[in-house]
Amino acid sequence: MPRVIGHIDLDYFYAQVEEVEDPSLKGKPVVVCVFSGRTEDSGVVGTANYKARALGVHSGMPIVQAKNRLDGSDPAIIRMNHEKYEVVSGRIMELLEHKVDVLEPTGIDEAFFDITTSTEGDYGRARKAAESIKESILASERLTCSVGLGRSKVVAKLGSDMAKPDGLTVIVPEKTASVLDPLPASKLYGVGPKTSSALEQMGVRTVGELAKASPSDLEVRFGRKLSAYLLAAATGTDDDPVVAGLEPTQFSRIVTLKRDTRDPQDVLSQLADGIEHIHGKLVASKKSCRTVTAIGILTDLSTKTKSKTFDAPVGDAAALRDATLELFQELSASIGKDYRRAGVRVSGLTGIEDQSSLSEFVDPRREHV
DNA sequence: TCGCCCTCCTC
DNA sequence: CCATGTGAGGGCGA
Repeated sequence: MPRVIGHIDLDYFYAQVEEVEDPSLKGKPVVVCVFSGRTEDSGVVGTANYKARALGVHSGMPIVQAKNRLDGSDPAIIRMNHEKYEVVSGRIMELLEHKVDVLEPTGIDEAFFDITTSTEGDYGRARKAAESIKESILASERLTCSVGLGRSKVVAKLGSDMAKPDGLTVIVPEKTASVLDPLPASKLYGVGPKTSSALEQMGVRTVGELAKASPSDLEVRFGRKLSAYLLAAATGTDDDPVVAGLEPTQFSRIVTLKRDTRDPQDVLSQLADGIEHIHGKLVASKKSCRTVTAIGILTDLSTKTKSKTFDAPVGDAAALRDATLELFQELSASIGKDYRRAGVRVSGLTGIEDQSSLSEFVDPRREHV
């Protein structure tokens, strides 16, 4: 029996949250911005509502450019407030948990879900379930969203993309090929500019063409993993399951520096809050890390990294700062150029053993130690 | 396995 | 001229 997989995407999320909080914003262009603090208006657009999009404003656009396009349209320019959106997102995810069999959040404003069991594989019932989800979110938060249903994650994601804003696309398993085949291959999840142009060079433009492409040709070009994925994605047969409760495997923080520098002490002081933030995340998730990475983004926006893996996990803030400083000393020495942005990443996360509760059980991993 | 880089995802 | 921030995963050399 084919699965019933869904993908839900909250429409222009940050801007919509702002509209709900201040209804007077409705009717004007709303642009939520990430100000980098380097100069008055440096930074980019985080997201824009549809009024602003109609005027040519979109995510990733420099704020200065957006303001120019919005000149004379009485726009609302709002500073991004990530914590506010986290709170709203958390409430919605909780609501969703009660309405689906398995929920896999994949970002602040989106999630995959599996409702195969509760619908017994019936796409009519699935449509009703999706409608109910949309109504619940509208009733409780006044937010619209877009939902796609299909037999795989890739198909569901295509569906939610086709529906937005405030839409619902149901791609029943039998119609998968006829819906997917005409679409550009670049619409597939995981097919970005690089993969897309490589496919084009092979004469593959549409999903249908990709589905019929020679597996061995694809493998030569993309390697074993990616080629297998591409073929499965194109036929809607990707079988990646929806998994609940995935824990993050890394945390990182990157800041734009007030001014370009290669001085490790200067970088460390500008990164101090970021390191503190990462430490807070480690503490909150009861984890420590084995690998610390210094990330330097140069003035040409190329990225350089230097990392170190420790034998013993690093968990305290001071050790994190020490490791970061050391890594930036080495990175700066090897590059000899200024950074525009700098960051830290911790990975190789390992759970801190909770002695009080763990001691009551036999840890099966012990047997291998 | 580690270290580094690339690609992609979202907004 | 202007270019944020977070995280997953794969390739590849050593």
